[in-house]
Amino acid sequence: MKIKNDILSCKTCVYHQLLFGELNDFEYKLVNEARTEMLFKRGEVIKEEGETVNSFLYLRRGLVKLYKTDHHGKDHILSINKPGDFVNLLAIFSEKNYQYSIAALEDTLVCDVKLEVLKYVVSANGDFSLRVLKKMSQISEEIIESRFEQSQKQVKGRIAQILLFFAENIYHKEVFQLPLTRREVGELLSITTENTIRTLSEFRKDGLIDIEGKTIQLLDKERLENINITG
Amino acid sequence: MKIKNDILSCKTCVYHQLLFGELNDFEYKLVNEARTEMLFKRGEVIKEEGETVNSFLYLRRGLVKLYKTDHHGKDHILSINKPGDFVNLLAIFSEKNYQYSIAALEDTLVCDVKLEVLKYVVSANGDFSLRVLKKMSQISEEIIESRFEQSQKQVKGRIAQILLFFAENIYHKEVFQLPLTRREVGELLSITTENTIRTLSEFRKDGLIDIEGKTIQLLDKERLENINITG
DNA sequence: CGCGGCTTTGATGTTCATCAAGTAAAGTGG
DNA sequence: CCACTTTACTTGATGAACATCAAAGCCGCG
Repeated sequence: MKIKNDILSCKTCVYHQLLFGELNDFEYKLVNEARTEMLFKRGEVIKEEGETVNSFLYLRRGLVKLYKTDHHGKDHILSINKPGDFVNLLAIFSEKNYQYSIAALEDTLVCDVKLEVLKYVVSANGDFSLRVLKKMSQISEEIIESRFEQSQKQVKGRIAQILLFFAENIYHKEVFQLPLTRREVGELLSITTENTIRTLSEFRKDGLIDIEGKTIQLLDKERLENINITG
Repeated sequence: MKIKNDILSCKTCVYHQLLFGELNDFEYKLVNEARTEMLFKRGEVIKEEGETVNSFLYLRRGLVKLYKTDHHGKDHILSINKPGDFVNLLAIFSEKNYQYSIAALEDTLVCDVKLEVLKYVVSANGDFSLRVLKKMSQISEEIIESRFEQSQKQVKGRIAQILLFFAENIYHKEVFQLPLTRREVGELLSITTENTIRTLSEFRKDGLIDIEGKTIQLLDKERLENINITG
């Protein structure tokens, strides 16, 4: 991890308005002064399960995974966060320690705001607190939705979904570098590494995708959509 | 559904302090005047997926399920809520319609507070908004945790978990009336009805539980715990 | 250059869904 | 209140989906 010294104003940040639109100059100044920018390399752990939650994190560049290790030592990925996401928003007000770990999947730039300052601003600015509440609602809706989706689907549907997710929500391209190992894909979808590989190979044989190591190209999005929907 | 006319003061409610502890007299009066008490019989739908979210609900007596229907017409239960739970808290600030339905599993008493009033109080009272945020964090932690648990377990572990859940978290007894049909248990755990029944029968044969229709008695909690943990 | 992690494929076995069929229980309308 | 219909429950047989185990090639890194 490296702390960035040439901090730009958060006002120039494309994500500024997403959350901080309601702040007045004074409040904004407080937040900005309580802010640090941190760089992480692929693979670095940003927060470890059990650490005290003492800052609000949001992602400016890169990609991170939230994950948890079970008592067999096996990891389970809870979600993938992309730039603009408020990584730990759901956790910061609970006054508990991290229930999961966070690690960088790509080289990542994270903004870290001291929690006490954020809490002060929430309690002082009613519009801001409503904004935060709304954001939290939206994040949990996504979790509920993704859980609902997963519970209906079997392996092919889940793999199709994750491929479409990366192409459409993350990279906005039909060719992309898969930022996860095959094992991590399995950890995200609750399937084994072997089955992940087999299903990807099957998709390749069926002409749905092209694979070259980590590079994946979607060849038939329509059929993938169909597999995604029908399970 | 029946609207109750003999509304007692919310101050006497055992759950009052859980959320409304920070309110001053004026704010409390506002909330109390915006409040309705509603009775639902087992099976009645309280909210239907797609309805506008215009009130905050909390459960004073009974038990409800939150569920969603997939495009095959199959229901999936997202969670079970018990007295003291803020049924739709995660949803109310998103400004979207209900993403799920809510139905009573037992005869149920629900408090319904007009949303606009709650929002006003949140924006006016900083301590109260922090309280709400904390509660939301806790609820989503539970969802994340339960999702993590489920993803590791197979059928026996899930059934053991749900039996322990009802005994320990809901009824605080080792003998209880299962408030769900076998099918609903399956809908909650993402397994088929047949498999639910088979696993329960197996537990009975193994002397873990006793079954008599809907009445279930846990005979060997230690072994059930073990099955729950080891999956 | 060799060690460990990632990837891949094949063989095998377990878990679980599906299908079928029957009994019991619970609503429903005359 | 009883015949009728529907829904819930149960068991067995079968097969599909998926995990597990095994083995080998690949690649990056110390």
